[in-house]
Amino acid sequence: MVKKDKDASTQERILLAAKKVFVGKGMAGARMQDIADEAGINKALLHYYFKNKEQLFEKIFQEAATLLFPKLNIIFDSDLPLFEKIEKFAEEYITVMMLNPFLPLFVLNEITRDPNNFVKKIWTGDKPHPQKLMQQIDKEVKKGTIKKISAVQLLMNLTAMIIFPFVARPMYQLTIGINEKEFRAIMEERKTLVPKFIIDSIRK
Amino acid sequence: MVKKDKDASTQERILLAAKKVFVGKGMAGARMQDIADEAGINKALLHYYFKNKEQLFEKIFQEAATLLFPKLNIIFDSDLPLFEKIEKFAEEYITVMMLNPFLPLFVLNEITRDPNNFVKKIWTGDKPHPQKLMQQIDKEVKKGTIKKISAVQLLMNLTAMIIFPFVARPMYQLTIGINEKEFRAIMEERKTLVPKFIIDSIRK
DNA sequence: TTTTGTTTTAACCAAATGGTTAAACTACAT
DNA sequence: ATGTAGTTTAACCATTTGGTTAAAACAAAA
Repeated sequence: MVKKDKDASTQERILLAAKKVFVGKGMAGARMQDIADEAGINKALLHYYFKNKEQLFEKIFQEAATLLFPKLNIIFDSDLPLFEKIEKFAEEYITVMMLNPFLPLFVLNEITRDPNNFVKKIWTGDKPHPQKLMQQIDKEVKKGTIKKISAVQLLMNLTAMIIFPFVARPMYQLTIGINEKEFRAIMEERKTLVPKFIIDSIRK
Repeated sequence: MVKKDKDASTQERILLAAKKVFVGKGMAGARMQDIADEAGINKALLHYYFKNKEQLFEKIFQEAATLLFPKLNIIFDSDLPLFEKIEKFAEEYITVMMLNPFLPLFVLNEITRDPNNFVKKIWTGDKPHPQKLMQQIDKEVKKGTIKKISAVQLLMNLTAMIIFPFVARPMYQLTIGINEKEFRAIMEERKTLVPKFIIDSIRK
């Protein structure tokens, strides 16, 4: 059997290229030729590795979703006290997304386009389940440790403040005129700022 | 001269249909045939009213952007005290978006796909300018009226908590299992909850 | 009734696009 | 040297899609 490993295994280069093109243009806007070009190969070879666009897309999308979602549950289900859980969530999640700043919009898009397909093909059993965290919030409210707030609302506030900046980055860059470097710095600061902001708001 | 006004002026029906299809599938994913079908007409008539896809898309997109953005500046530039400004912003903005819940994702997408084209063709002079609000924040911080926080960060928190739920609705529906009606109720509550949440956090 | 703008039908065109095929070439492993 | 997997070239195919065209039907104003 013969195995060439030219550069970074053509297959790897294709996946890299496909990720870039799909994330940038979406499934509908992406062209197989774009992917081939980006990978520095030709269409024939692209199809030699991947039967068709759909299969390739699903591979990319699954990769993206598995990168974004599964770490959530580890934090959601951990036994940390509420405030620490919030801190850890922000810290870890922003770290992950700073490595893949375009993934959130990409994934949100595809979920929106076809939620059922998403559930079937991507969340095969292990979707995020914030229920434990939500119960924890309810419990703290009942104990009177924190101000009264519904768990859903608090969860929305938390996730919104963490994820949205990545989704709206170009808008922020256009309106308040921040560059790439400044954006990174801001997001770095948010790792601790967001938890503090939340805790300051709900602490009694 | 002859003017028929069958139903709701075919042109209006086309724009309605185009909005639905474009917002749902994006520029690349939308098909002229889809739009014709949705409008209950045929392709020939569609092109009788609109030269081509691009022109139609731009009309829709401009409409969407003008709906989402321009009211911002009125609030941004008003002379209200900070807390009231925050309250008004949340109230009015959530109201607008509840009437067009899919617009935010649509607009964010197109800004991301091609920021320059967006600036050229959509923001011809009157883009959102939160600068005055940001100065106001800085001033309050200096006066010591509110806790120390950078204006950008506070602005991000505010916009994120207001806009993100609309962008991520399908995700929330899948993970915490809320239906359409519940979502509306939650967003209704957020009109006052978000300002309260913020003010509780930054008030000294 | 004639005119004029609207709408349908239906065929058609050209370009883009996903995908295929076959032949030839390359480089490595045996 | 030979076989095999990887790769290129280049032509090709079928389908989709944006867009056009021409003729006829329609509806209302003049």
